[in-house]
Amino acid sequence: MVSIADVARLAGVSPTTVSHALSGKRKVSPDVQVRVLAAVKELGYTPGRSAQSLASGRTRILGLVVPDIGNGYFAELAQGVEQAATLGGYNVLLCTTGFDHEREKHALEMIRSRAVDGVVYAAGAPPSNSELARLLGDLPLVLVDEEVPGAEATAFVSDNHEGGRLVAEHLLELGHRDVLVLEANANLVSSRERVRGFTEVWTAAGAPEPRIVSGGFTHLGGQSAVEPFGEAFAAGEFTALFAANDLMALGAVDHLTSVGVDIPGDVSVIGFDDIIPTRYARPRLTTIRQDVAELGRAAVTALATALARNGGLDGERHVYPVELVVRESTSAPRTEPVPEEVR
Amino acid sequence: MVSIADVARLAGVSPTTVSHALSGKRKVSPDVQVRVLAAVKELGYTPGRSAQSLASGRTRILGLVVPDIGNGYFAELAQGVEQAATLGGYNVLLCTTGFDHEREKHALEMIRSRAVDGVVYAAGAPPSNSELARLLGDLPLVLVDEEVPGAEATAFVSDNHEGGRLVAEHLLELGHRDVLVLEANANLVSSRERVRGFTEVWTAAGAPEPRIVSGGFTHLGGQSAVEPFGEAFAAGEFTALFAANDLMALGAVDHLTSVGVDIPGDVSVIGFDDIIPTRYARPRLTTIRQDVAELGRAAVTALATALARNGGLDGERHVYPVELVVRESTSAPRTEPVPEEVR
DNA sequence: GCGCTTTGCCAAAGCGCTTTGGTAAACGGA
DNA sequence: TCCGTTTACCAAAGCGCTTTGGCAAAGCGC
Repeated sequence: MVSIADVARLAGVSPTTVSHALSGKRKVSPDVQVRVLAAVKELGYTPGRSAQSLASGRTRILGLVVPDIGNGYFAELAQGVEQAATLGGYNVLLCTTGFDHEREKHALEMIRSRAVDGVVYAAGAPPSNSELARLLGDLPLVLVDEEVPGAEATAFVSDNHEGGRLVAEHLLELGHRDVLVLEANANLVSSRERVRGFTEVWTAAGAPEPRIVSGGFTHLGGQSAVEPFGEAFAAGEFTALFAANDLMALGAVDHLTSVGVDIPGDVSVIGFDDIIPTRYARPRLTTIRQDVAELGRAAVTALATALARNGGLDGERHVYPVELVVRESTSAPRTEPVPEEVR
Repeated sequence: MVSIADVARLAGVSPTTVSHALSGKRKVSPDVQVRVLAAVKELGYTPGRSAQSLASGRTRILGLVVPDIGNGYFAELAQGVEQAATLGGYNVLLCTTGFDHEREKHALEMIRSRAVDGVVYAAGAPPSNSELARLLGDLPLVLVDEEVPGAEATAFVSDNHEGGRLVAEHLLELGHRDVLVLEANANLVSSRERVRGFTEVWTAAGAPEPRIVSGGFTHLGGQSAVEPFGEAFAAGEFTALFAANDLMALGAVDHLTSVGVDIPGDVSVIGFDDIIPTRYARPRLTTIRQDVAELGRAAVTALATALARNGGLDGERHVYPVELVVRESTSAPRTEPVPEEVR
């Protein structure tokens, strides 16, 4: 390996000077600058990051913690993170947790020992606030996509509450009144907010209290969550279904169409997230779009800025806008009763 | 930060002994072992990786180079890589290249300076063989998904050739004879192999030479590639379409259905890869499944094994089986001419 | 009980960089 | 011209670990 000493020798200066010439922390004469650069080039020198890290205490690596990188949603997030990180001169260390608390802890321990400069945490609800602090020390941390209820942590989240409201408005506008809501498990703030926004508008409009069931945020969960309601849907007891994410929506659609329920003829379905498959599903899924790559980018930018000026994060909740995307899975409910022969 | 010296002090031994106790490189007495472990626990000590790396010359980090982590295909690959890496005690550093040669070089330079222990390269065709070697030195490298033509590099790839054959057999069996083939640009070995396998079987069966056009491996590329053939499809000049990946297939389906071509009624469409959206598309896409996560896992395992026994990679091409998945986008061609009024 | 090997520990030398304090030489104001 | 200041460089001390050689003490065969 070619070291800074080699460069120094070739340039006829001390390693110190080479370091200064390259980092710019102290001025060197133009003459020396040129000689150092030439030597660097000639030898193909790249500073060894391990040594830099050890000496400076900084790694220029950001840790990214997600539940599952195979999941398109988090993959998109990772894309934003990686992009912004590269721009800021950072590299990204990937950790996955599979929604498992043990693995979350493990990931955080690893991140600490790696002396990563900062963490983008997007693995659902973090273990707990105090736990996070204990594991991470004062390592800069940014929460993305999900937040800790009463925490003072910096977070970048979509406007889930507003998204829920948009869903309700859309469905109300179409004339729906009887709706089934699929939420994730109740301790995900994002899901709760979506449902809260929805219910707020829904009940304010005088529509009947929505029926809420849990679907675990997965495709399979969506499928099984609607299973018990097959007859209810066929009987027209519900004319609409709001799933708090697209995966559940898609799962629900799969099950419903398989038992002969027509979408959106018999029931309108609306999801949340606007993941890629919604565009390929038939009918194309109406949903709420959130720009998760942008969330990732913003998080990293905040982290990089804080690191650059050696200050802390702002500790605020940054809320990003969402948008209703009307596609084909929602329509006005049937006004006449369902004809006998169709049932 | 709590250092090895702190542990040593608390345990009443030297740092050397702590190091040995923890690494197991030399034996320590059971008594000391216990005391060290207790001290580690009490202080919450985790060895600083930067220092370990500098001293040992190993980082226990594997570099993963992909074109775009937002792409579900590579996300799945990354999942396999991350999983196997964690299992082997490695972390994954993520680099994306966006199919850009400059960024590829940049990624490799970065990887070298980071003193990563090994590289999983899945960013399409690498710059070139000699270039790779120059940038990486003798850093262990494994190619995944795509290979360099005449290279001696270790590679983990799907059986693209066999996949192409399976496509041809399937289409032939259904009774098709006139087919349009969408390949990527010609310098991707994977695409070439798929088409080669296909053509081999196709012509051997005495069917007319397939028409081959390029679609760039993207959704948009698939759309625009079939555009000039709208009339030809409507006129029944082609009864089948083989796209060398699902993205192109999905794009083609989008365009064709938008101009009134029925799938699979008018034309059968078959893709390659079995990415997630194929399951949501309507009609569900018939395709060739490859287990890309497994490819990633295998690559990392090979890398980890080689690193563990301090030997090199085997330099071989490891080929993984593929599988035909028949869904709804392929069927027998119409036997009668298309009725006038349908056109 | 003697020499031999083995066992268990420690001292010290790095790994390749950053960073600080020091010091000559060049500069500048009066 | 003299002295204070700036400029441009270097020496040396780490950063926190691993690794090697050395060295007592213990174990062993005879």
